[in-house]
Amino acid sequence: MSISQNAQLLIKLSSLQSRVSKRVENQLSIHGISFTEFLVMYHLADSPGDNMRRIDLAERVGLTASGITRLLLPMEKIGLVEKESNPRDARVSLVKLTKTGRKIFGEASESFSRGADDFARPLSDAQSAKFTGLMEMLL
Amino acid sequence: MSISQNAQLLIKLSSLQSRVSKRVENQLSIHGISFTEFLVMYHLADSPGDNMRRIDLAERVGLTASGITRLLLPMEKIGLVEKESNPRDARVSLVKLTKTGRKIFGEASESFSRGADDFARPLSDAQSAKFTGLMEMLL
DNA sequence: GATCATTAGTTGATTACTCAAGTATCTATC
DNA sequence: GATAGATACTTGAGTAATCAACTAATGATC
Repeated sequence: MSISQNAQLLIKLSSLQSRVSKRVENQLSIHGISFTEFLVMYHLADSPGDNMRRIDLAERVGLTASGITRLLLPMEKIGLVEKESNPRDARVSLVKLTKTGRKIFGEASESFSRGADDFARPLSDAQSAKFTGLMEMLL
Repeated sequence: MSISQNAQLLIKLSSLQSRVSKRVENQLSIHGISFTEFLVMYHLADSPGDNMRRIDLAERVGLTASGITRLLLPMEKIGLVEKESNPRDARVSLVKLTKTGRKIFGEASESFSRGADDFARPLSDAQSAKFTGLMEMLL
């Protein structure tokens, strides 16, 4: 079947991602969080000022505003994140990692890293860096 | 934040995939099919013998057997694929592209390829091939 | 400073899956 | 050749997301 080289790239990407996410999901379940929740915590931990607007968070993790609302609800309930209001703009509701959130994220990201290293075992460090670089060109 | 190189690779992969799938989903909606449906048709078109067992299809597209059952139902209804039974094993139900299915797939895969080329524009042909190669090492 | 468009977020309804449990058939073993 | 286990699939119940429609606050313009 004649399908372009780049089309095949996208198909492989999707099948790779499907495997990765299953594996990662499994790895993170030990810590009681999903991959998406992990991503939220990663971006929060990474954020200057330690907090983010829900909508920016949504953009980062690839969800809609609505998706973020629904994802954060249980995360607030179990105390991983907390709300903060923005005095300059009453529409926005800032999200922040709690102390427990930071702790859980620390633990989870260690297992995540181990899992990632295991997954990427077939690649040398240079290949892994090359791979990351190529992806960055497309982001 | 101290997260391993490979962990970052996985995070970037997931964010790339999330963009890709939105774009592709959009591109394919013109033809009235989803990306997952496209993948099913791609693997069927690619298959020697022109048919596949549901469970192998599931494995290929990264769904469960149950997911495939539910995905194929409307595809059969609108005549993109059809069932065939296996005389040697009454448990299996083979799936096949219909003539319309092949036609729709042909059209869809042309737009898909165009979309893919557009998406991969930042990469040279060599880089795109390199990228594909690296992914294959992880599959 | 009233009006209109834009932006941030939530909510109801729907969709695309998953998992666990079921049915039917096949395979191996005694 | 009966029984036990494995395999292919389907189904009911639940979950994680989406979209469209909404509220509320902000910013821009006359």
